[in-house]
Amino acid sequence: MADAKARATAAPPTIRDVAELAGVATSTVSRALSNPGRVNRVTRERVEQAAASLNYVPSSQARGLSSGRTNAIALLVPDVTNPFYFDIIRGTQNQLKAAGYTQLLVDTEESAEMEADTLRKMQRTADGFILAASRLTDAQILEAASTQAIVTINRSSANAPTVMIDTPGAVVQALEHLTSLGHSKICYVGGPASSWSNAKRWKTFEDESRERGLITSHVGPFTPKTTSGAAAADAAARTGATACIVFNDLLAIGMLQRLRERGIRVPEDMSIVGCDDIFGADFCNPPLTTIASPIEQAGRVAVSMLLAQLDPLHAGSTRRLAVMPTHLTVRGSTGPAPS
Amino acid sequence: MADAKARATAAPPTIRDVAELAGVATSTVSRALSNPGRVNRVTRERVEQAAASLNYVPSSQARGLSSGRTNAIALLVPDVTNPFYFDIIRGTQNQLKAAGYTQLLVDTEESAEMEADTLRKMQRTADGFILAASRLTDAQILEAASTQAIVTINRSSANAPTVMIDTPGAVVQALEHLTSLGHSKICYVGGPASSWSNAKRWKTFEDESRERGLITSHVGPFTPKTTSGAAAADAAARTGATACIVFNDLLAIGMLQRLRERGIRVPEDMSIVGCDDIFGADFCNPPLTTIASPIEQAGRVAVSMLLAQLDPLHAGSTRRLAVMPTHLTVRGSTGPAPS
DNA sequence: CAACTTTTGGCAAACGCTTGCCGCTTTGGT
DNA sequence: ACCAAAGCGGCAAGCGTTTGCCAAAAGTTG
Repeated sequence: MADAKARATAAPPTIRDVAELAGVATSTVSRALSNPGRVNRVTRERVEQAAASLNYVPSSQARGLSSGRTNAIALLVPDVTNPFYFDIIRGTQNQLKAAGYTQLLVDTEESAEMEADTLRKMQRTADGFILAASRLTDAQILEAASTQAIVTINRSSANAPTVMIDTPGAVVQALEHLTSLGHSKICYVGGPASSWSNAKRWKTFEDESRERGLITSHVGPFTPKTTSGAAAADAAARTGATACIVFNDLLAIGMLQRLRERGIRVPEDMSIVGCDDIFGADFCNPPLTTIASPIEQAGRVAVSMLLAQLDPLHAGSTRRLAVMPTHLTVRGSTGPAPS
Repeated sequence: MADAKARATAAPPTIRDVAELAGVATSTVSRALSNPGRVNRVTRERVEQAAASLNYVPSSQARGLSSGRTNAIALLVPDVTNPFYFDIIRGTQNQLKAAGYTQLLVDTEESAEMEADTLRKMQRTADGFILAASRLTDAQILEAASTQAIVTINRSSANAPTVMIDTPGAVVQALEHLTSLGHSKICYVGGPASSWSNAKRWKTFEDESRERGLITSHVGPFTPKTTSGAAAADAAARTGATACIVFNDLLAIGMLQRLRERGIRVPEDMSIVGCDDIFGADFCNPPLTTIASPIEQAGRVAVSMLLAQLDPLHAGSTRRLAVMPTHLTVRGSTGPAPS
């Protein structure tokens, strides 16, 4: 019975209740709880006991109002649906929880505008922001970073601390892997045009391929979803390439399906290399050779960098850039070039 | 340059600034912005203009303090990593955003204790809670529901409004599917012991199997992760069953891998039916026959029910239970029983 | 035109907490 | 034993909103 109807009866205890029970002033309670060392041990213990017996939980609202800090940070991702971001979400969530912060998760729907808007709307709500694969321009990032603490993931910018995933490094590995298998006509299957990391991957691909004297092609842009895989596969097949390096695993998995439908065998007729090593890359058919990276760790590092920015203690030691290592995980989707 | 170092200069405008600029009292600004109709139109427009020109964003903290509402709801999931919850997260996120609410995502790590703890700690932080696959006891839910707005997903309880996914209905479909394929020895592969929906599925399985005169077995409990699939597959194989209905797709996919390793062909030697139709179920090898449900929609419905609870306007019409339909999606992991 | 009712805007009191400042006790040094 | 310093707790002023109450202005009615 005691549900919605009966609710809203007893108001939760406030700091005042605790103070009264402990026989001290509210200021003492506040300090005892959030600044131990500022009060005598016996006092603190008395306060703690009172708080515990009342089941007291400080109001983060009130705390935020008066202290100016919210103890929350916002994580902006382009698409909560994309498994790539799930590892980031998990990583940040873990680290934030450990630091006593709350995570505010926002899906910006791949839109720069929405991202900027969120940044503005939440300026008071969050102490800082982690921008995953931001679609913002350098200027926008600069502006945002000028008023709030920001860390970007996979979107390098001189204007804010960044966690990079060293995909370029792994693109080289992938290329080496493919050439050693005898491939010489390789296609890069591109992701969203607005994606910074897509541009980066493509460029590395171009440069490195040229150096190796490979015949390259490029198709795209494609939305990074499995559903775009069909179009991507068709386009890639048309280029005559015997191997593809694909913007991300989602797209690659979609391609795998389409290629099977079309009777193009992977890896016999065409080799596919994905990127990110997301959930599913290991059990799709065939299992995907992919550029793996410690995504979850990237999330954790981002949090650390952000927290360092917030905490004056660490102000000096703030790193501006962290690069996460990557490596090629070879599975079944790559094989010798067709002779 | 204008980053961390130079930050913290200009404080964001407050309601006072807006009031001053518009030449009215702060109370009028407050009303103009959040209760239009309470002020004259020309006044409102003046205020709106002032607010816009200052780029004013109300402090949710202060608003929460004085109004008692936070405009945030918390979503508690046992494991953010589990793709099943991806869809719930997405569904709630969408619906909440549409209603102007912020989502607080919390991973309770499959722990009832952590769940209860979060509920307590966030009582002031969130206006309501959505408990996905709650591990709480009925009594705990009752207690929580008595002080805060709560909706559960896949955890029926008389003590709080619930969104159910009608898996039992689909278990029947799965059983029918399997028997029509000639299977008579079927094994239920169980999920976490503390999972309510696991218990429900198992019971339906038992009842329906008995009615059909099938030879059943049961293995488990298993952690619902792909990594537990190996153990589950081995256990299931030992029972001599020719088909398995598996607690969820994660586990089922893990089993698929293990069975392949062991040379047990799916579906020739053994048929597998999963549950949830998560991301990946369609492209694993073989594609998984599974009990599909509109999970994202379940998330949306949960939000609606919660918001109805919060908004006194809808107080009367609050539904206590919503049941989401399910259906069997047949793919490659089920086939005729071995003869 | 008087007597009302509505509409509209302002005043000021919360909301629950933090924190600068002050002053009383202890403590320690000489 | 005296004084400075350190330790500790209280006072009270905010933090940025919302909202109950009131009064002035405007509109309505007979």
